[in-house]
Amino acid sequence: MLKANSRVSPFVVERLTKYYMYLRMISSSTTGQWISSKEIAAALELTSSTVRQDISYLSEYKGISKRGYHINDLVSTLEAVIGISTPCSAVIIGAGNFGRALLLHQEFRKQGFVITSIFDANPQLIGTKIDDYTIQCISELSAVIQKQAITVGIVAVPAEAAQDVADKLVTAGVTGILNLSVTMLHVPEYVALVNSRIIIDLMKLSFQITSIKNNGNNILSADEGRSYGN
Amino acid sequence: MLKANSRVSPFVVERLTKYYMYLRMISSSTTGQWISSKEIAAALELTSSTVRQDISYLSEYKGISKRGYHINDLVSTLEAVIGISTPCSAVIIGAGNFGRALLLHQEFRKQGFVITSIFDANPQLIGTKIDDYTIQCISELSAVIQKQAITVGIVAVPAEAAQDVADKLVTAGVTGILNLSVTMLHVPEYVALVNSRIIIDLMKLSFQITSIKNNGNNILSADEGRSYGN
DNA sequence: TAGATTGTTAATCGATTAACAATC
DNA sequence: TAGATTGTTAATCGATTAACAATC
Repeated sequence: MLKANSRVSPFVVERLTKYYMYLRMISSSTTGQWISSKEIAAALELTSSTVRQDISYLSEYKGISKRGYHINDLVSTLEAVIGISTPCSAVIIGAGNFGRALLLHQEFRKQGFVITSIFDANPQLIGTKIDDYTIQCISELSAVIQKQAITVGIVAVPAEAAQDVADKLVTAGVTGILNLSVTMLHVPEYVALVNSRIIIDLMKLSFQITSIKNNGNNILSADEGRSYGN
Repeated sequence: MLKANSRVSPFVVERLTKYYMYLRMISSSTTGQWISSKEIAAALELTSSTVRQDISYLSEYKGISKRGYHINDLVSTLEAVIGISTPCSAVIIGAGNFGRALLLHQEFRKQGFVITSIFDANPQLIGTKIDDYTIQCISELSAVIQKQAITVGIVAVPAEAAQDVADKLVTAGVTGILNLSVTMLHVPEYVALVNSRIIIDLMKLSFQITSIKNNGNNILSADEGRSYGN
């Protein structure tokens, strides 16, 4: 799906996912079927060069001179490359506020992540229900992962417990981990790891606010860190 | 607090916040008072050069040859630069699962973000309670922000409504916005904006999983995107 | 003192952008 | 056909790293 032996940078990966989100968003509303690199770039505050180069990583996809990219085709190509098309099963570890919110978050299922179970270590929570889910004891984690062939673990436990949970997940055989805890997790390189820490983002916000206050303007050069992504 | 007229890149900002999180974590447990750039680098999977150069942006702080950095001093310096030391008041717009989870998330208060109110547009929700908070109607947003001198808005509404909410926040006078919706928000440059979209992160995870499956290894070069940050 | 570690300058590396021939 | 837009190569820009004199 990606050009043979091309190793893409995390920057490219991030942008490709944004193209996907953006194109899917406009594909429902827009009248035209085609979009140019220039238009995508304008919407996402990038240059058209960057957009064209990113899209050129997709080996099975070509734009057409003068017309641009066929929106629906590009969406399906990105869907395949990102792997949205094959739904994968996930479990959440940690039934705190975050874990609960994610469990109930509709968007996850839409993106192809089916959450099958939620675990916690707190005996008081085990056996209680959230929606249709019964909170299970973390001691059952490995067994459930193996029996149900779960591929993704979402780590929503306090920092102290996070590495331990990650080790259990890896041993049980997940292929990806979404880390919501504020720790650095160490996992073998054959396991995908993405860190998503809202606390870090809060601090970045705080930093920007502080520097705007002190300098009268945003210390971040140009519009970086302020656009669609950051 | 930062060296005069130095514009730091978003990369530096991100790492500075990580140094802060890491040092605060170890400051409670560690026995020694000092830490070297080499040790910080090892913990966060960076080079010591990067760490030293980042820290050198902090005008009021100097390390000491042969000893390194005084942990507590560095923590307080970073606290001041990031602006953690001055708590700021925030409101949440959107009382869906995400909004609720954030409202109840203890860590926010610890980081100096005091959430004073939560808003929603859905008439059925308005007036109902979450913990001690009563969900308010979004039509009251501007008045509340101005009366209570709120400085941060946390946007947790669906994509379609996000820009509208952001405009209201800006007009009402917030200085920072944390965007949790999957849209690109446009705000004037004197307003700090950080995007924190778990859906994008989920897709990055999906992408990595897919490429590990296809290539037998992680397509992301080296350990990038897999460490403390990404 | 000797040696470890800093702060900073210069070199390297890699991401982004400009440019342009190919083409629909 | 003329002109818009692609895919790709080469140039630029900026982030990271190496190197090292200063120093505790």
